[in-house]
Amino acid sequence: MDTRLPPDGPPTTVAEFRERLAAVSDHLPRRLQACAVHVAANMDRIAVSTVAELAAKAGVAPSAFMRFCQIMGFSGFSEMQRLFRDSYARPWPDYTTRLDNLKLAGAGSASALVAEFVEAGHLSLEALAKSLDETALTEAVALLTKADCIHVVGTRRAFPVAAYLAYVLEKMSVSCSLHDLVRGSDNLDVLRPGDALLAISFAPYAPETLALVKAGRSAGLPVAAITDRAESPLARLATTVLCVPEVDFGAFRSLSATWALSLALAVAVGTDERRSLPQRS
Amino acid sequence: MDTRLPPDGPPTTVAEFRERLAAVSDHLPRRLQACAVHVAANMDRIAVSTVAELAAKAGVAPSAFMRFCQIMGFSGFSEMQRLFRDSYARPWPDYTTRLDNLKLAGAGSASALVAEFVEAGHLSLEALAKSLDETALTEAVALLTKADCIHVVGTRRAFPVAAYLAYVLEKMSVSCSLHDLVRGSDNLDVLRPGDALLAISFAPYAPETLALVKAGRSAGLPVAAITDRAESPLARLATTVLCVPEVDFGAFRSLSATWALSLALAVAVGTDERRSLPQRS
DNA sequence: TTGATTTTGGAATATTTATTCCAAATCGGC
DNA sequence: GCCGATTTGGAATAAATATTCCAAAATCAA
Repeated sequence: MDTRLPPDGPPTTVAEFRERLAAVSDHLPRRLQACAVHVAANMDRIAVSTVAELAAKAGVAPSAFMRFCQIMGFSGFSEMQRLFRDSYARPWPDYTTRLDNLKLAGAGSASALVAEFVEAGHLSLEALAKSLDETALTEAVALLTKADCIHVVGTRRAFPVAAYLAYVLEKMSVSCSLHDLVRGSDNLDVLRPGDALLAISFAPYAPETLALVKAGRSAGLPVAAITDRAESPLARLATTVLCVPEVDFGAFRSLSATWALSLALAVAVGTDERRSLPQRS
Repeated sequence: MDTRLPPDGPPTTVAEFRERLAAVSDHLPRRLQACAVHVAANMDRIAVSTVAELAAKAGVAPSAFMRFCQIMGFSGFSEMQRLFRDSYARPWPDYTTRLDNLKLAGAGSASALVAEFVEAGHLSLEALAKSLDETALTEAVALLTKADCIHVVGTRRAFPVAAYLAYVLEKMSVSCSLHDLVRGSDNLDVLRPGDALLAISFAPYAPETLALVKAGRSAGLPVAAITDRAESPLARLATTVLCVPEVDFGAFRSLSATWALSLALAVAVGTDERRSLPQRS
């Protein structure tokens, strides 16, 4: 093949490496393609593997893998590996081991539980970063920014989220109201044209929340929803849906990702400069 | 050389490795000691280095390092390295890049904010795992388990945490009451002998929370506290203190770590056998 | 000090691992 | 189906790396 652009040199950072990988990944013979795919999916193992291992797992001959390294701009595998070994700085001298130790304290012990929730939290955050729908997020921010008043609603385990959202929004001088459906201190009269709803609900979806959202919709208000699945009842009712893939530990939800997303949403709305412009639907 | 205890085999996990390292670190000749010290401080580099490199950085001859590996129970360096290479799991595939991309969306954009909060969350969780005081945690669980009724108290940004704690505890049939100081729907009469307090407060510490805790103490009730610094006003009043090193982004707190710790605490209390039946779906 | 014992460094060797090279296989246009 | 170009796998080679060994240095006990 015509490996043109013997481009000014090998990638010097992992980011560059990725770019190049993407740039080259198409129009590549079968075996080389296999290398590319496997490397993309297992980039982290490069630092700790041999050509033979990598080639085997990619299902190609070592020499093929070797060629792949050269196509990526390196003189050979060793040079490529050096890149990954150098940029290999991990926070786990203590950390991972510490988690292991905590867990070792015995299943069911409080320390072990903390370790489990910490892990669930990490996974959730990771999943959030991976699956975040930026378009939906932007829409949600726009929608809430335009609102005269944001009605925050959430019950049961979504209630703390709603409460914190309301707290943060208020702190940022965004007018909003927290609907506390549990206490019933709520009526629908407060929903006015120009307002917007921000609803949070997870399975099993609380009927009270859904009811309020329905009311909002039929009053013509836009609804931003934070929920757990794109097909949830809440999602069907909402104008814009933000999905949070929360990882459970046992029956308990870590909510870390929900927290991160919610805060970001609130801060984005609170700091948006367009916040006084007209233009409402 | 007296390498006694050719102990039943090489370490098979990083945790075992640490134990053994500690066990052997004293009474070791100078150069071997140097190896031990350097390895302890750079455990993560073992997976990606050669004997020569490691030996050089430790300031010893390669052969000395070799001996050190054997004293650790391995047949040689390669076997030791294999342990670290294998136990190197990946928090890394396309995740980091994804975060970078989100941030790239532009400072201040909602996506970038999500990325920031996700990172703050990760850091917080990590810090929690590192700094968790297991003794205090055990004490707190014991203290709360013995209580007839747990009074959960927290205001402002601690309120969502308090609310969720109360929710989870209730779900697990632990009798508790959420003190909603903001609404003032609270009086001190409900504190009875045999009860316990669970207080959450972060800087700047809400006077209402502190006041309630003081009242509890003078009524002789034990107090478990979740707070941000060991020297916080709340910490001084509490029987047992749990510190959560939360990482802020801007003026906003991610609360991920608080969440993990709180949940673990609640679940530990709820499933403790000294109480009535645990219930998890 | 002296001599027995342990520790050390470096040179010699064994092993693993990367890299090259070429003949066979595959592909694509005709 | 044939020919030229490209791609592939495996054997041969080169390089790096681990490992062993031993004589010299250091240590310690008398």
